[in-house]
Amino acid sequence: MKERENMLKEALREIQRGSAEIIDNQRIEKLLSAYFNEGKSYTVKAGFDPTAPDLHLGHTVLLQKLATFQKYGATIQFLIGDFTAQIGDPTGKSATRKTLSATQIQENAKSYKEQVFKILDSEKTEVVFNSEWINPLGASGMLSLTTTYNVARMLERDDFDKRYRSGTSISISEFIYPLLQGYDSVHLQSDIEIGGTDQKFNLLMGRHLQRAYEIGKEQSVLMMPILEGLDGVQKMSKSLNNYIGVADEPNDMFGKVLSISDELMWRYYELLSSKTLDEISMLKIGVNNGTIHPKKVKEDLASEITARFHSQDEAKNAKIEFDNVHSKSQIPTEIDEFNLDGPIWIAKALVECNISPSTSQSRRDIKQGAVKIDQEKVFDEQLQLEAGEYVLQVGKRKFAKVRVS
RNA sequence: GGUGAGAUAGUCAAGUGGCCAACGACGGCGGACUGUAAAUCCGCUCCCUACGGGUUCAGAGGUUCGACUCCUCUUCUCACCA
Repeated sequence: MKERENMLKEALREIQRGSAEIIDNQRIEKLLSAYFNEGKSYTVKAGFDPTAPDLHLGHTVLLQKLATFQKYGATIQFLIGDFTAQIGDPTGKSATRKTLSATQIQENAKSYKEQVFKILDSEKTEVVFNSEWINPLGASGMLSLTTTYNVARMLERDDFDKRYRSGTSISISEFIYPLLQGYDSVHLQSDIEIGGTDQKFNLLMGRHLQRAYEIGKEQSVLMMPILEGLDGVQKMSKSLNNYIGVADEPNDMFGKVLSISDELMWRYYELLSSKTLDEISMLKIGVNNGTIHPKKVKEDLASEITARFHSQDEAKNAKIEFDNVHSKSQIPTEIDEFNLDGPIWIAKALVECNISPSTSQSRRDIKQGAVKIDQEKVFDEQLQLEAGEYVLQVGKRKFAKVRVS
């Protein structure tokens, strides 16, 4: 009995870890205790766009939280918003989106599964599409859905409010979006929904609609913070090019993690690592009193993350490679190779090998001592490469092997 | 629908007839220092085998020896009024 209570406590702590806000935490406690005492399962919903999934670590924050729920008895409702994508989520800036074809959505869903099940247990996950129940709603169903909410309250929402005040257009369909997302929770009878903090309005709509449709429960909402990107300031996103993609090569992944700031490292530990909070605070103490080197701590994080998406061995190799290239400044073991006709001007060769964007840039780099041939710095902008094999390098991390013939 | 303001390099933002490939800031890149951390300092930041040449300042025309700067039209954004 006592043991069970401790397990429950531990589970709750893990679920709350890193979360930004939880609404109706009590219900989560009840669900968990029902699981521990009676083995009763419950559902956790999370919605995703059907657009091409290039998942990065920012997305995995949510996925890992879902995995934690799975560990404690939840069935995940992995919702792909194929219908709602036609509208486009008005959250944030969002221009109107182009609609995706059915086959495209199927393809995207497939690659979602490939990436997502590296973290989630597929046995405990239902992948569902919301067009399935929204299409049959029809005009009358849609109409009755709209009667559950009013424009005044819709305008309470921050971004709508701003746009309304400034006279920027808000299309009626954008009002429909949160309603549909909320309706998903009605249809799926979700017990809990999780999402980013930017989704608060939409998430709460689920509660509202579950009440309005009298399904006998109101979902709890757990919001996760938005993960900062490599720069440590802006949110991780592909367009800002500050992301670590789950499909990144092991060496890249390892290197990118190691390039984050020490401060950001703790944030990544909290949101991404599977270490317990106690272990993490031990590390923090160690770093603060100087008994542990922060770089070591960061390396462990990099290894853990790399191993998660690749393998233990690949992570190990990535670390060795990293040490060789950066600590001992050796040449990486795997470099892209190119065959060029010689003799060729060095500035041109760098462009041909994709390690310089233009000959102008090459010249500047040479002038600044950033270009090396076989580990030797080059300062002659006019240098011609004669026949032979060379390793070209620009800066610290751009390498190419050329065979000039 | 009416009136007014604006559109400049990755972003913000100067420049209002030649001194402009275009101040500055941020970002980015490179160098030094390091732990490929942060902070700091320095340099670079349209293209071209380059003390020169070529394309740029929303788009199309025009005025001028010469325009990012003046005129006309077009497209788009924003503000105020209805």
